[in-house]
Amino acid sequence: MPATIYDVAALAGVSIKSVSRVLNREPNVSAALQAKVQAAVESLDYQPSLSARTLAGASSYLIAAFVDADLTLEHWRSGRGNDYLSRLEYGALVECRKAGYHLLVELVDYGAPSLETRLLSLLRSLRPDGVLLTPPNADDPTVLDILERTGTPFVRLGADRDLGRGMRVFMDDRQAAMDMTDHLIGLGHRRLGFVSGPAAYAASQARREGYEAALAAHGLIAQPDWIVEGDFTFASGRKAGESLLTLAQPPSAIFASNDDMALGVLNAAAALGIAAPGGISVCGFDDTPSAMFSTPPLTTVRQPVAEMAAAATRMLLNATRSPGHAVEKIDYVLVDRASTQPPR
Amino acid sequence: MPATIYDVAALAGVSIKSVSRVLNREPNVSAALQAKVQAAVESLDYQPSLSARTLAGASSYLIAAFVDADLTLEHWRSGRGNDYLSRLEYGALVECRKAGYHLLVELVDYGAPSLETRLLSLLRSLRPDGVLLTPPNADDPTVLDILERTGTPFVRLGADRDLGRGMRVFMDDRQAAMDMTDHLIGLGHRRLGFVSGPAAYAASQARREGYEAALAAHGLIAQPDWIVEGDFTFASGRKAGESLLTLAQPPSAIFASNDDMALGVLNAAAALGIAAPGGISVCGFDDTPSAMFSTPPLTTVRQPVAEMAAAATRMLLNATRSPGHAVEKIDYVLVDRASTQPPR
DNA sequence: ATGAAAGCGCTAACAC
DNA sequence: GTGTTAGCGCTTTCAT
Repeated sequence: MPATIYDVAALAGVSIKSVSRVLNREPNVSAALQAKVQAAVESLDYQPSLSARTLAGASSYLIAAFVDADLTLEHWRSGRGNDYLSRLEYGALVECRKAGYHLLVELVDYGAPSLETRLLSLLRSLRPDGVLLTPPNADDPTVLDILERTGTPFVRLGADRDLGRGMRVFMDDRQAAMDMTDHLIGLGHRRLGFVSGPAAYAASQARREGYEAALAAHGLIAQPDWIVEGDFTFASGRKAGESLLTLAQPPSAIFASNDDMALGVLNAAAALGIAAPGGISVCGFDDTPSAMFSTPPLTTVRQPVAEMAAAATRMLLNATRSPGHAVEKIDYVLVDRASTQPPR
Repeated sequence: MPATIYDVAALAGVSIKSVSRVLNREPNVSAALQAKVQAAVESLDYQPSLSARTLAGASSYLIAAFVDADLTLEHWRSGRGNDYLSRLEYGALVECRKAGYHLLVELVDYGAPSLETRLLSLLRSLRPDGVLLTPPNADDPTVLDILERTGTPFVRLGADRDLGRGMRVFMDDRQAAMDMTDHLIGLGHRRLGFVSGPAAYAASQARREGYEAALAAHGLIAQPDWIVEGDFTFASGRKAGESLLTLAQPPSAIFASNDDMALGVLNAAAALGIAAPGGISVCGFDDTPSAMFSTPPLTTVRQPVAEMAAAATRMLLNATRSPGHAVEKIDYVLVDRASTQPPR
């Protein structure tokens, strides 16, 4: 049987309230008392019970990460691995641990009719002190409503709309796409193909805007031919690559809105007998695990997911004391690998 | 303010104990009472508080997954993505959700001097109903000791030693390596290179044994030249590939003990101007995300991590009622992609 | 088959 | 500064 606060109080010869005070770093505690309690805690190897603390009205010391069920299932089924979740959790875990918090991962079915019920019961039974909302879900109005209604602090990662709601951590997709486009132009490319993501995603929009803005800044005009819409899958990238590379005047470089599609483009080039990066430069976005070891290794934009999660977690932990609407922009990194070279 | 058990009892006109009975599906409850309570629960949208339940002595409805801090950090830093964690969590989450449980992820520093203290306080403050031990850690005797001492049910994933301790879910690495080797021999290969993992890992050992056993079964003898030791990294695979491919009589196929090393071998072949799979067949092990989109796509062994985690979670949930020493073997899948072809 | 009462281990008001 | 006393919302005895 583990020690309780009564055991500690008895051993230290003080009241349980004093023990509680020391544990929670409350003011008005004499140094002598502090020392006595500290000693008792250590000698008993005492650890307060989380459930008792939570029940008594304090915080739960729990941070919940809401993860999209469909998306995760899809990654799992397809074998198209994605380490987004791992990176996210790592960032969150490190901060949680520092603060004595714990991370709970919850699968959430966005769009399911039972969503509201499930979320409510989750929040009520667990009472997490904060919630981390990941990208596909950070924009779901139902989720935001419930979180606001229950007064649960939350941080949205990479949110696209309703930017006034809750706290946010995000990356500048538009600027990143501009930088990447500049990079290609800087290498000497003038005919730049672009494989966009589905128009529904705001990130797709932003990346495309960045591409177009960079072209414009260099006095280039995006030809309609040069832009093909994909759906973020390898297959769609391959198809887009085929159509771009078989144009009468094919581009000398293709910028795909994510890595899976960029790998599809590389695959199309190989199938058409076009060498990369010799005959065609290709770059992606995200820096997924596959980007590093593809042939050739892929130039891409690395989204610092762990850093974003860490920043978000810190926001959440601060929000417990002083609720706010903090917003933080995190820097991306342009990873220059072998898949982009000057045109021949 | 959410409804409590008292609200439900009052509305249903029964005692709180009766509500509790219905909630926990205890025997000796009349249908009438059951119905009344059910109705009250629904009309109040009542959700029992997890902390109150835990505190009162019931289970915590929490499953904790212990994840190695160093390994995760290393994956994060290196950018060598790995979706092991995501797959693991997905499998565990699906089962947890079915049973009304929640998944907690905890970073654990194997080997740290504070390990014992941290683990103990974790178990005592959280009181998880079960713990999922992931591979690098599933063999740590300190961890096993503490878990056994505190009476926490646990399942070890891919454990290598002390096989009598706790419950286990594993994959037959040796047999999988045999199958893969058979596959290569079946294609017509007779000169089979092998890139092993570090000898310290039992999985390395098992894979190598499988390779040698399959050769022997076909009357082939592994030449010492054909076996090169790597350390599971891309770089070591590349080096091993170079040395194997520049032998006076190079192998016609190379079996690397993991995908990162197999990709390294492919890279070495490309650098030497040897076509794959035309000039050299290559296969790996693990089916990491990169295997699918490499050039050529990699033949490999897929470890069903999510299924293993799901099986482990089910064991844990059952163990709450009837502790046991369940052991389950999960089937792997040989994924035949383009990187292995008959020799020319 | 149902209920009353006593905790579980802590924090929060309120005394002193 | 420090201690006393109530709860927090459940599950467990133990009655009935």
